[in-house]
Amino acid sequence: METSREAWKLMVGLVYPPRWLAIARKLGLTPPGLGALRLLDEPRTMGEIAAFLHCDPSNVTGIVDNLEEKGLAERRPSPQDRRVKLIELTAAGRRTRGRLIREIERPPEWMEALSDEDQRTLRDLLQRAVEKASGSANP
Amino acid sequence: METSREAWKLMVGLVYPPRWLAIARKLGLTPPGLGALRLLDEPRTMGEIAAFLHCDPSNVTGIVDNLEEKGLAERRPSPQDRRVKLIELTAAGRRTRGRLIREIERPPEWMEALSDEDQRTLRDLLQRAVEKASGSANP
DNA sequence: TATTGTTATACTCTATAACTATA
DNA sequence: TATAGTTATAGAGTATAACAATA
Repeated sequence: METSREAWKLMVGLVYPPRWLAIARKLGLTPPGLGALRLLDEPRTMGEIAAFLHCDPSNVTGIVDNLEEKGLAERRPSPQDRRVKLIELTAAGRRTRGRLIREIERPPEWMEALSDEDQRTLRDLLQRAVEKASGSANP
Repeated sequence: METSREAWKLMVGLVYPPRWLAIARKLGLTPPGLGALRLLDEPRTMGEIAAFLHCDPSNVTGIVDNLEEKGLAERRPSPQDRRVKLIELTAAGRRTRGRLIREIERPPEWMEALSDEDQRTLRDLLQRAVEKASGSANP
């Protein structure tokens, strides 16, 4: 088999299924709620959240309702344009977001188990790959 | 930042979003339909399909109905146990499945763009990772 | 009685369209 | 008139429970 096909097969097996489904469940969030929380490093409008989640703005109403019910976020009207609502995390929301980011960014066990040299090799190689990918489409 | 965290971040960026959503759309299949077709290298029962898709058996009825309507698969009763139905691909189904497998297994452009040496390095390194991962849980 | 697959039904997630309140 | 967000509603995808055929 071609080397690249073998490598791709191995990679897919190591990355799927995605961990963020389990993380969302653990934190009591729906997958879109998790996505929204991830974006909310600073106050964002409903429209910005919809664009980030690639979903219709009408859905964001429910998603943000849910975060508000859990005491993680609050709506407040924008001072510049009172049609716009800014969604801002509460103190509890910032704590939950911190846990979330840590969980998502934590490398899986198999990667921690690699030697330091392998980890560096992998990082550098993937860095080169990202540079090559930046030219092609990434939907 | 830790090397492994950097590597993980790069890897996630290169693998997501998953391509099989686009592949399913291109072939006119739903995501579960695509999963079922992938499994059907040989005749399978409804229950086997449900287990493979991690979904309730009641859903498989609709999924297989859909494949039948498209002329890709056919139900036939098992000779051993007439409660059981065996789902088998038609000639068209085998053709579509072939395209599907080729698409899914095809490495992304960024990987083809790597040097032969990088591809070998990556494959060998991931192979070691898989061996280390085989001990830990993989839900 | 137990099991395979189906049907009936409900719940969630998503989108479209109509509505409101601003601009 | 146009835009941000909401509500009403409908369509997928999924699950549970009751059912028919078979074991």
